[in-house]
Amino acid sequence: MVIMADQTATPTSLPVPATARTGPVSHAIFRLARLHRMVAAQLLRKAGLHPGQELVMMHLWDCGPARQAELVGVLDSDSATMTRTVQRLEKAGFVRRVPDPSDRRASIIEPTIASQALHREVERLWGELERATTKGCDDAERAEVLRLLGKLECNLVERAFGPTRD
Amino acid sequence: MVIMADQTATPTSLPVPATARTGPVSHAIFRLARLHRMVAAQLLRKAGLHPGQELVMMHLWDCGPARQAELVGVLDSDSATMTRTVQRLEKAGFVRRVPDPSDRRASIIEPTIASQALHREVERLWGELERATTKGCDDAERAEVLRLLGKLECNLVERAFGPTRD
DNA sequence: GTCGGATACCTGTCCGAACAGGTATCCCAC
DNA sequence: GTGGGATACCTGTTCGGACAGGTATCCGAC
Repeated sequence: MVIMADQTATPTSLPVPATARTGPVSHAIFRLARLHRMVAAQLLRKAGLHPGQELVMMHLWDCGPARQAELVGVLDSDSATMTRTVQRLEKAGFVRRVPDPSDRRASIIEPTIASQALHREVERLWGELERATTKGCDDAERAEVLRLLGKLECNLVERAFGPTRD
Repeated sequence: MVIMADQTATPTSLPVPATARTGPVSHAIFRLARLHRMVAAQLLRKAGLHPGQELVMMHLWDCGPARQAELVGVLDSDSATMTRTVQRLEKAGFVRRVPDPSDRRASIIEPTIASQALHREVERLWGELERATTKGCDDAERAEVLRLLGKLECNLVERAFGPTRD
């Protein structure tokens, strides 16, 4: 039986037979993810942000000031990573830290006025990324992509955190 | 018209409204990729490898000794990253460096005998990752996943490297 | 009140990834 | 042969991500 999906899409480089043979879907996820991240980085770069930082800013713009721990929870990030990301965003002038009056351990992170221009830019870039990614997909195909990615994600969540979670 | 795919799969954390609204597919890719990488790291960890290192080893096992530059090309990696990855693999004893007799600039990287045990282990883990990822998918769905991921990848390749490439 | 565990945050370390810049070598044109 | 550009590799830096460990603060049980 011949599998015709053998070289379905390997535009980036050579097929890397070993990985593609042992795990075609894993390999596809890996390549798509890397490319997606690369394009996102390329776009965000123009706005002066590194990948990951925009997620923090988008939550702050969307939901207003938040504690660092809340950002960690919402973005499912790491406490240490968030500490340094916020420090860099603060140094870049996009974010301000205010001590939480009700909890002296915590800081409130809030977007600065100066970050509002960035907000519009990031929204634009994010839309551009989405459009570039799903170019040539109609609504049905887009929905199918979301369904399948969601299914794979569920599988991995189960594998990562065990069958009993939530 | 109500889109029922709204909370198709957000098992990891809260929905992160801002990013999900502006770029649902991008958001899905991002989340799936992170989870996939996380599970892969978790599996590879048991074999004593970090994510990325297994790709180098798999190519060496599959195609035999290779120059560093070849590894960079095949894995579409970075020269600097490859330098340090190979150094760490060498320090871990999985790889050996031999000077290229025909080009004194180059080194030949070859898997050590000791790495053969790792080979079997990595194949096993990679298969386990693939099975976990595509659990509950029949062949048709698996093919559809590959088709859609390939399509998105093509879109991004075009966006990243311009319409004229290859 | 105070003791102890949980929580919020920080720091150090190591990894891959990307970029800039450096050095040794190769190789083709002249 | 020799000059100059390409190539192969290394180093430094910065970023996100993960992990271990530390400190200050909070809060509930006693």
